[in-house]
Amino acid sequence: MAIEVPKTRRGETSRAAILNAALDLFQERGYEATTMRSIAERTGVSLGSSYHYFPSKEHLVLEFYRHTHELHAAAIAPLLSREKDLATRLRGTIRAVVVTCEPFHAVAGSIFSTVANPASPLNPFGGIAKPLRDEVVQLYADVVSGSDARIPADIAEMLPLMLWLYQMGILYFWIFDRSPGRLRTLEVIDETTDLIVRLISLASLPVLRGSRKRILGLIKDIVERPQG
Amino acid sequence: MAIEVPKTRRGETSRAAILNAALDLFQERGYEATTMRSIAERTGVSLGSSYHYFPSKEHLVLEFYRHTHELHAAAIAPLLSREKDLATRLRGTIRAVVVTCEPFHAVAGSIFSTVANPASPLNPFGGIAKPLRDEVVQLYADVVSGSDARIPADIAEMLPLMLWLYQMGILYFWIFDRSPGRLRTLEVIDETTDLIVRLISLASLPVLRGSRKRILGLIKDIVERPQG
DNA sequence: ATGTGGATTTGAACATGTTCAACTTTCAGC
DNA sequence: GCTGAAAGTTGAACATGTTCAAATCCACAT
Repeated sequence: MAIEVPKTRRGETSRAAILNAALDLFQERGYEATTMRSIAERTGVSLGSSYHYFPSKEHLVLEFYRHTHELHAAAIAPLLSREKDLATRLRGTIRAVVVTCEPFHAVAGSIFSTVANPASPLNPFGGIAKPLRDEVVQLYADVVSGSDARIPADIAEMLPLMLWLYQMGILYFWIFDRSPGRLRTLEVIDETTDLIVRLISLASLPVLRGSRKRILGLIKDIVERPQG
Repeated sequence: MAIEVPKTRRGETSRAAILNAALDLFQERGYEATTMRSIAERTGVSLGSSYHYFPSKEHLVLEFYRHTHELHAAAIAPLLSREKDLATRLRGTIRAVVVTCEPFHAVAGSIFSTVANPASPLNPFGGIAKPLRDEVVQLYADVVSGSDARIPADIAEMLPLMLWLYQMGILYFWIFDRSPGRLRTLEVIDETTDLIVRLISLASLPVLRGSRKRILGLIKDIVERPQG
């Protein structure tokens, strides 16, 4: 059985080297084309060593996901500290997602599928990836709370999670996007982020009050009740 | 290279037998636990023969998908021919999806992930599975057009595809549902189908005119422009 | 310095999806 | 009924993710 964290300096070095080689190879050759043997070979360790630190190839994907999240968070930090307009913050954040992930576009399909697999421990809805998902959701909470928009409390409560889900949808679209410079995705982002902000303000209309309560109640119920 | 369709009577028999064994084993043991060797063994043919008719294990999933679609279509035929109320038609149709798929609940996660993989030829957005997707979308077109609801043309045009997408979301939720009798999913279906019908009627409000046009325009643009 | 116990490393072995070249069966045309 | 080409069948071989028992390394107490 693989361990979770290295206990010695040598172990730390090995783990980091294996992870590095894996991230490089994923980018160079894609997920499927990167074999566990090639990772071990590039690292300069034996095949078995990789499994000492990462229980499976899938678990390397989790680190990959964490890595891009860190890049993304760093990329948007200046925007979030300067900009106050919600639509601008949201557009910049989502644009940064696809810009950050651009080097991994070729791998993204396999990664996405791996992560979306409900049977996988990496699934963000319940496996070991939940902490990382929570971190990303928190990022969207910051996008909202750092803006000057006045969001009703019931919406504000569920909005970060919804924005995370929305981001996943954008990523899925982006994976299929073959347009030059991925312009198509950027157009869709600009239009949808603007629409989202518009819909949030429309949600305060009295005619929509009933549906809004029902929708938010449903979401809350789904999120808060255990299992599924 | 595998062939697409048997040319002899013997070939037809073999193909059908292999498919049968595969569907049975998927149900009995799940997708991963069903090996190509076990399929061949149960069928009474050699390993290589399976690959003569199905280029990969994934392609067997496509047939599995087709199979459940046929069960589903048959299950809702009476409802669609008798009922006129849109909400009732929609609720019955979506409920029938999860009821039909219930025997395959344990396999569904792997199946879903396989189908959702953008790199897979089975992906409904562009691979060989597109014809089958179109068939399912058509089913939702029937659900809508056979009702007595008056749907504005711009909405009616995109609604079937949106309902197909919605159905996928419900299936994903259902995969995670561990509640007894999958009651949780049924509750969510009842609430969401009702909400959908309500939102469709709200969409005709003058205040929402602008956003509605933008949303439908965006969807149409995404669907009709080639690639992504 | 030496022994010890845990951490780390190793590589052979295994399971399984996939490929392929050789072999066998089928059947349409004579 | 014969024949040859097309269709179907076979099983060995390969690639790759994963497991595991044995070997090695290393920090530390004695």
